[in-house]
Amino acid sequence: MKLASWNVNSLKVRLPHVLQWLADTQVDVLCLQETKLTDDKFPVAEIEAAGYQVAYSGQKTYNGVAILSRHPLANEVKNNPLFPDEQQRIIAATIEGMRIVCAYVPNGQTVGSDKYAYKLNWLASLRDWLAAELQAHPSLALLGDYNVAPADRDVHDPAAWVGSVLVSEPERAAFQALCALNLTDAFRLFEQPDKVFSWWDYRQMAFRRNMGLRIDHILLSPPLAARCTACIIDKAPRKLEQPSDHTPVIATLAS
DNA sequence: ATGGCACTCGCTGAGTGA
Repeated sequence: MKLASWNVNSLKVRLPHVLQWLADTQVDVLCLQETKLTDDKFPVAEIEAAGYQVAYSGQKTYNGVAILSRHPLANEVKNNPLFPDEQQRIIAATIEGMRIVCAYVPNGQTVGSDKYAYKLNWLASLRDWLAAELQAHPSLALLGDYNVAPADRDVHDPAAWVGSVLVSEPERAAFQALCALNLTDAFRLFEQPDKVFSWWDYRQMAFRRNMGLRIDHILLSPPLAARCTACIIDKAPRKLEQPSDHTPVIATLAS
């Protein structure tokens, strides 16, 4: 069983990459963020033709999330019931006995801005909701673009980034508050090479220079963490023509 | 240094992202 997450930065533009990547990797579950499509524009037929069921929640221009699954997908929930929000950033579903939560955490723009406050409130409310979800669903995975680099080793140049949005102490504390629900960063269950990232700026040849951040994560509750045998970030899609600025993260679970 | 680039809406630029 392979679970994956990918911020595609427009599913309209990236659909060919997604379909090719599904064919190549055969992941069981793929969580997408930044689809940037209203639901009436979602490419259901193309995804179903690839052998995936899909749940999606979108809006025009911004945000938008989806879960693609090779297995039956049930009990779909859009957004956090504790956090009324116009922005479509969360979708959840139950697949093969696992509660899959796909999240696009707000960016926060700049430390101290209104959007930063929204981000911290959003994350605090996510924590509260997940605490309840975990009571009902002990096997839970939270996959998505967290817009938080949890530690300095997740940042290409920690000195250059110190205190800024995506790495600030309150954001990292919010990430740790999620971990404190007994959720484990699947990537850190394993020995990993240095300087592995999931996002690189489009500018300044950042990808070629590996000037990146690790901000896309898969957190697993104890029953799933116990089954996790690998977690990797697949850089291949970032090398394609017209790539997303993010690249997928994949966790493998033993059956 | 607030730039750089990509995406969207919908216009000839602005907003947002990370």
